[in-house]
Order: sequence, then structure tokens, then C-alpha cells
Amino acid sequence: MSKKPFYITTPIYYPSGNPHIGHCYTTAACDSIARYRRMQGYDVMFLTGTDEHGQKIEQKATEAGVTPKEYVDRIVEKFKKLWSYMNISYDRYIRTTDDYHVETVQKIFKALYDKGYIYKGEYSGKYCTPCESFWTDSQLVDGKCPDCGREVIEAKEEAYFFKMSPFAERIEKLLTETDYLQPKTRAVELVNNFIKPGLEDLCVSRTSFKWGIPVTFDTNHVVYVWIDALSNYISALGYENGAYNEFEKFWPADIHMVAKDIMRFHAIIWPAMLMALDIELPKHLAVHGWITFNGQKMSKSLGNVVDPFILGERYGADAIRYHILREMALGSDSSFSNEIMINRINSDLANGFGNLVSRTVAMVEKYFGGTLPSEKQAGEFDDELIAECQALRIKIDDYMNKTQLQNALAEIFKVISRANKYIDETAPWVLAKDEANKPRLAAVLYNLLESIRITSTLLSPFMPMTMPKVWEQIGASEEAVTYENTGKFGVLSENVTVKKGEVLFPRIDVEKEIEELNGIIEKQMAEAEGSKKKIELAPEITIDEFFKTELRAAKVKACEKVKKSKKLLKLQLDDGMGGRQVVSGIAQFYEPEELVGKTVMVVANLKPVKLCGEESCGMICACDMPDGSAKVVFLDDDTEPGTKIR
RNA sequence: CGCGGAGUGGAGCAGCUCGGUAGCUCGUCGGGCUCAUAACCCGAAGGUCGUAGGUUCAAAUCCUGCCUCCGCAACCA
Repeated sequence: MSKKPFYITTPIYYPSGNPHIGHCYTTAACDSIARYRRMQGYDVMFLTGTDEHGQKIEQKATEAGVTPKEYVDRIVEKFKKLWSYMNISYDRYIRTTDDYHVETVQKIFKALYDKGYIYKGEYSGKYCTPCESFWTDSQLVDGKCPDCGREVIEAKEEAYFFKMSPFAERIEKLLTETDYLQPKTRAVELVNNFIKPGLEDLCVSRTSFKWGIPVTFDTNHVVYVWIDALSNYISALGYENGAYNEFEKFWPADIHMVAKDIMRFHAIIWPAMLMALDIELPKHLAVHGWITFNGQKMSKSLGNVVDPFILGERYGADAIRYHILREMALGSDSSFSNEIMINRINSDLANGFGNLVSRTVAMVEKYFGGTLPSEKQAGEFDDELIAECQALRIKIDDYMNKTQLQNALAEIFKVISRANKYIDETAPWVLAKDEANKPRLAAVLYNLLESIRITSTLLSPFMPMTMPKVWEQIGASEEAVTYENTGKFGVLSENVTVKKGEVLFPRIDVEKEIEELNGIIEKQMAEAEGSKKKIELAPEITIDEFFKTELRAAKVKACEKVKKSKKLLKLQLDDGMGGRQVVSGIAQFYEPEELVGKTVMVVANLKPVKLCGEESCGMICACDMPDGSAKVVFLDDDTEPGTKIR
């Protein structure tokens, strides 16, 4: 009889930079689930990969002086190296530059076009180059990029659009009435923000860059991110291509796991695409939060990016996997700090589990020369321990079915705690003093070995490197550590022989480590600062181009907050030519009173726009601080308003 | 009045659906033990459950107002 299929995916990551701990979380979580399912006997397909097209990649490659393909090849190597280091057991790695994927995307695009869901239109909206994003009219107010706030380009090009509206009702039902979305708490938000206002048609092709999959019937166009990237989940199985033939077997996917920032695409656009193609929908979309660093979002410029390689080197990949999986609750953010991580590794892995194995094995060696005798005697406390061990697997299954890895781990560690307590209750060192107690002592130690066998087997999907070392120490054969056997007590041979080995999880000196880690982070930050200055210079301009920008001095006459906005201040300026109003996004950094009377630098010939309903004529110059705040550039107070600056 | 989430001992969280002794992990303090990775076990201190009202015999839990924080949306010319 054939094994039941199980299909799980990570997102395909965008290789515009090196992989970080956030990528690790998603991937390690999927890996643990995949391993657990394999252990249960499922035929698992675990897919990960990279999303390699787009203008940003094209630009980065140009900057680096290589072709886009060469550029992504390099980064993909780093991803693969990290996954190998973290022991990620993916079954397939898809790159959107793979031939078979290209073929699938082109066929899907054509199919949607033939069905009438894709039509050619004229795009009259705006496009943000750095963010590589088109923004529809409802997303834009006055044509600014909602993500980065930078200049957007008037894009008057022709483009293909995907009709989303026919699927609005079905998608709303999918989100609110099924358990597709996990956790479901975000469903309301999605429905209110995107579906109720009416689903906009989606721009699905571009003509302004070339690094993408060409539209077969209109080769000026390349397929834009949505259809290209999302299709990977089916192209990887061989949908509409000849590379694989497993679509029938593995589709629909059991779990797509994503971080919350791309939830929207997987909760709305992806189902719409599948509906349009008449393909069955995936079963679950598991959405997790971000790993934050001391409460702040991780970011390179803040110097709080944790390099997974460095952490792994110090504490072992399994310890890192354990920590991020144990700490993160599905759906909400998780705060990462070196201190929390080290404490967790110490208390759970070193003190709790590692020490349990160590003390148990040591006692078998000390009291019985390494091999337990057959004669055993049951006693007080045994039943409770055995019952907890036997009940464990059912609980873990339940949590794994709900993708609640952190709860599964917590449950396993409860049993580990129970076993440590059992040692105190039975006090083997007291039993050892009297030869007559040997059978009882043997039973106690056997029960402990069995507890370790069961917990370590259930932990092995999460910490795949370390658990085999445990099995070696407790004398468990390969047959003993199956999923099936985690439900049974009494699997190890009654004459089991143990063998003391290396310390599984060495205890970490908290203060010393934190100091050293901080040193590393500081060093990284300094390096990042240094390289940043070189790389991020805009292309050279001539003096004529500079003079297109007219800078003038202006005195702040009045200033107030813009209602309905957290970030905006409205300033009345004396510009030496009758005055003007400027709106500026500095409300979080300045009180209105502070600015009155100051002389500032204004971009005087900027096209006026409306921000939150207020007219803004010009822009006030300010420094972008590394921490995300802004510092306005002030001129000497006696500078005459209207003075030209060059 | 844009949408949503959250405010529980020092820290991080559970409990709230279906009201009825406030629980877990870490930390602190005291004790025990010595098999073990200065690990393990037991005990204690510490909470007016954001705030003001309401419903009720009884509210962390249900209802209303308010405050604060976060996310999304909007937006940093």
C-alpha cells in the first residue's frame, strides 16, 4: 500500500541579500514538520527555493557588475549553504529561473489570458523603482510609494491585468468560514482592508525591465512577480511542465508557511489564481510573525541582524533551531535577544535534557558497569512517569496538526522535567547502597532510559543532529526509535547497554557570551556602515542636473500637527516670496512649537501635492538618521528668507 | 470616529469561547540532595488581572466609556 502524501512549502525567498534568522525560522519550522511527517510514515514533499526575477535583482547585479543570473547564483549558494548547515531536509529546491518553472509560468499566463481573466490594459498609475512595486489607485494617495515613501515613476506603459473581482466572494468565505488561514485572527483584517473595499485588478506584467519571464504572445512584456513567484508551488510538482510528474500526487498542498508580510499574497492573490485556473486550493496557510530583536524589527541598519552562521558555530545548529521554534508562537511576533536565547539553551537543553541523559547514563555505568540486569522490580512513582510518557505522543500529534510547534516542544519538556523529578523521588544513589535493592535500582534506571528514548525520538524532527547521539548513549537501536514506538513503554532491551558520550549541550556562560556577541555585532555594524557609504551613492550627476533642484531658505512662521496623521506636520513658511505651506513627515521627532522661528532649507520648485488632504508646496530638508528618525537641517536664524542655496 | 490586536506578580506568556480557589517558564530568596553539565528536587516572596462604571449572589472572564502600546491601512515632496 502506498504512503499518504504530504506537501509542505516555504515561501521562495528573494535573494537580494543574504539569508538571515527570519528565513531560518520559516525553513526550520517547515523542516521539523516535514521530518515529523516522514517519521509518521507520510510520503513527504518539502519544497523551498528562491524567487529570482525582478527589477531589484537586475539593479543589484548591474551595481555588482555581473549578470542577474550570476548575481542570484551567488546568493542562492549562500541559502543552500545555510540550509545544509541547519540540516534542512528539503526534497526540492526551486529557482524561478529554472527552465521548467519558466515553461509553467508562461502556460499559466496564457491560460488565464485565454480564459479572459487576464486582459491588456493601460497602466496609468505609479511605480516605485526601489520597492519594485506598482501601486493601484486605492493604494496611492498623491502618488507616493506606501512602502518607502520615495519618488514613484509615472508609468504609462501598457500592461496586462488579472481580474480579481470575480473571486472576491469565494475568497471571503475561504478566509472567514474555513480553517485555511492559521491563525484565523487575521482574517477579519484582510477582509476589511482588501475585500470589502473591492478587489482591484492586479497588474501582472511589466515592460520596464527585462529580467523576468517573457510573455509568450507579447514579448515586450515580462511576467510580474505574482504569477511568476506564486506559481512555484505547482510548477515544482510538474504542473504544465515535463520536469516532474507529481502534481496529481501532492496537490493540494497541506501547508504553505509564510511570514505575515506576505500573508496577503497567499491569502488573496494565490487563491484567486488557483480559482481562475480551476485548481484545488491548498489546505492551510500558516502565518507566523517576525522575529524581533529586543522589540525592534530586525534591520541591517540598526545593527541587530543576527547571523545564523555565527550563532550556529557557537551553540550548534540544533540549539538555534530549538530556540527559535520554542520561542515563536504562531501568528505573533517573537522577541529575540541573545540573553533569552542563551538562557533558554541553558535551562532547557543543558540543564533539563542534556543533564538528564548525562546523569542517567552515568548511573547505569556506575552502578551496573553499563549494562542493566534482567531482574527488575517495579515500585512507587513508576506508574505516573510511564503514564506521562505514553500519553505524550497523542499530545504532540495534536499540536503538530495545528502547526503549534512551540506547544509541542513545551509538552515534550514537561515529560523531561517529570523524569528529572522521578530521579529525586526514587533516589537511585540511596538504592545503590544496599545490594538487595539492585532490582529496584535497575527498574528505575530502565524507566529513565525509556523516558529518554521516547522524548528524544519525538524531539528528533526538531533537533536532527543531536538525537542520534542520544540514542547511541542510551543504547537505542534504529528500530527502537521509530514513531510507532513512541507510544509504547518498554521497547529497549531489558539488558540494554549504555555508553557515555560527549556532553550534548554544553552549558553556556551567559555574561561572557553576551559580551562577546555584542562585540561581534558592533563589529558587523561598523563594517555595514563602512560599506554602505560606498555602495549607496546615487549615480553621478552634472552640475546642470543639480541646479534643477532649487533650494531656498525659509523661516517657519507657524506649525501644527496634521489631524488624522501621526507623522505629518503642517508648516507655514516665509519663503521671501509671499509664503507657502509645506507638509513634512517629522511629527514623531519634533513638537510644532520647537520649529517656529527656525530657518530651514526648502526644495522650492517641487511639484505641489496633497498629503492627507493638506497641500504641500516643497520639501524641508532633513537628515535621515540611522535609527529611522529625522533631523531637520537648520540654517542660521539671520538668513534672509528666500535666499537661494547652492 | 479607517481596520485589527494587546494591556495579568521583575521579564515573557497562558487563562477570557461556556463567569465561581489567578496558572506556566525564567529570574529572586530559603531549604534539600549529591547520580549529573555549579546541574536536579522542594518551598517562599511577589499580582487591586490598564482604568472608570455596569450586569450578577459572584467578573481577569460578559457589557459600556476612557487611557496606553503594537500591527495593517493611510502617510514621511
